[in-house]
Amino acid sequence: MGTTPSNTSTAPSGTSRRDEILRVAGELFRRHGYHATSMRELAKRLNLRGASLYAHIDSKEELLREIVDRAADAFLASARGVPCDASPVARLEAFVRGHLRVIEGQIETAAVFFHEWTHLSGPARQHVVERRDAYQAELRAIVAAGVASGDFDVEDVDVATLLTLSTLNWSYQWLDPRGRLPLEELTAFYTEYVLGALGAGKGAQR
Amino acid sequence: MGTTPSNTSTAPSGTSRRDEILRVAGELFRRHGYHATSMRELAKRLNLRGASLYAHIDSKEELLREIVDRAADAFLASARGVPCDASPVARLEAFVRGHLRVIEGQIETAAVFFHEWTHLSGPARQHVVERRDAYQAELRAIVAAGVASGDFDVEDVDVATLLTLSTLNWSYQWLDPRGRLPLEELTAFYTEYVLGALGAGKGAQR
DNA sequence: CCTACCGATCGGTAGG
DNA sequence: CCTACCGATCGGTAGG
Repeated sequence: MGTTPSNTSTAPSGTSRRDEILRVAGELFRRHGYHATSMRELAKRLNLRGASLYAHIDSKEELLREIVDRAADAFLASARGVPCDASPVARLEAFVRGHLRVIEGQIETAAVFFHEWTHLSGPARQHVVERRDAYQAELRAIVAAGVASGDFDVEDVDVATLLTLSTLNWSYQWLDPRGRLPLEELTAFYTEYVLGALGAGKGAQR
Repeated sequence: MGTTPSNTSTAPSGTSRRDEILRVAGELFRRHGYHATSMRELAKRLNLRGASLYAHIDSKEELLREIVDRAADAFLASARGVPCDASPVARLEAFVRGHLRVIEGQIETAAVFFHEWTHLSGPARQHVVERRDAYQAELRAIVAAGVASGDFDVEDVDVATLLTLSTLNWSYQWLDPRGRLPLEELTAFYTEYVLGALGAGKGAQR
């Protein structure tokens, strides 16, 4: 507005040019998909020419790799931040909150992580698979602990883990960070839903 | 094998060439994504040249449109086949079974439906959105009926519907039609999980 | 960060 | 269903 030049994307201070490229790439990859996004389009959003991007990055796939990597970091850090000494119910709630927080806080990165990671190849792809497995293992440990303590009641821990992760994972499709539901309310809904699914409260009626 | 010519894709009898193109397109779109699949690659899998495809179809997008359309048909038909006069619990189970049956029966089509429909544009895209909404409305009616009858106990019918659909939708990511779990067993797991999540059995303990 | 440019490949058409 | 071919666009490089 006013006298400022028509620079569409103003960089937040402290953000490197590279971070800005990644941010905009995340937006475009999310909206159009990795392969439907051209480097020229990405450059245009940043007010520069396609070739200039290569002063900051090596390749298009590197962008995807780094976006997916950052999301995987965030999810894994969130899961590993869940206190092991808390009760299974509290741990599950913390896991859910963390998952939703990551999605809400970086919906573009998260969406690209869930939707476009298959377009990675070689070791990068393998690296993603490993971290997804690690994330799933964190949730599985919580479910197993709940079954062991009698707080949960499920027939098959692996299937229960898979279904719970399914419930959480799909949320990137519809969760709107600028939506009406605040994180804590959404966490409460999700937690109650998942706890019921895991058979919590079957023994102890309220 | 034997003396048969090296025709990699043998058409099932009664299947038109066009159906065969759609089938193979579904496989490739699922594996590589819509934009990462070239018409030449598709043609090669069918032992013909890229240009020859256009004797059977008008455009690449038409392929996507028809694949997504067929999947939407299948899901909607499944949901509408659930008997309205059954109990909410039975209706939910039937909905779950139908959903899983569609995915298991046509995993390629279903995966493309969930993953690639955003690459449709204009009226085709709108058409998909309408049918997704209709499918969701079918599930919502079941959840609402269960709440009304006292069989289910949820705080918010819309959120509960959304989370249940999330649990079901993600299954295209991992469900393996050639996997160990037969449909009925998987249906039983899912149904128990979702019924618990919806608060069924909270009042009446078994 | 720019201009100029590269070879490759894309979806699709013409004409048989 | 083929050969031959089209304009457009792709990711990326050279050289400044």
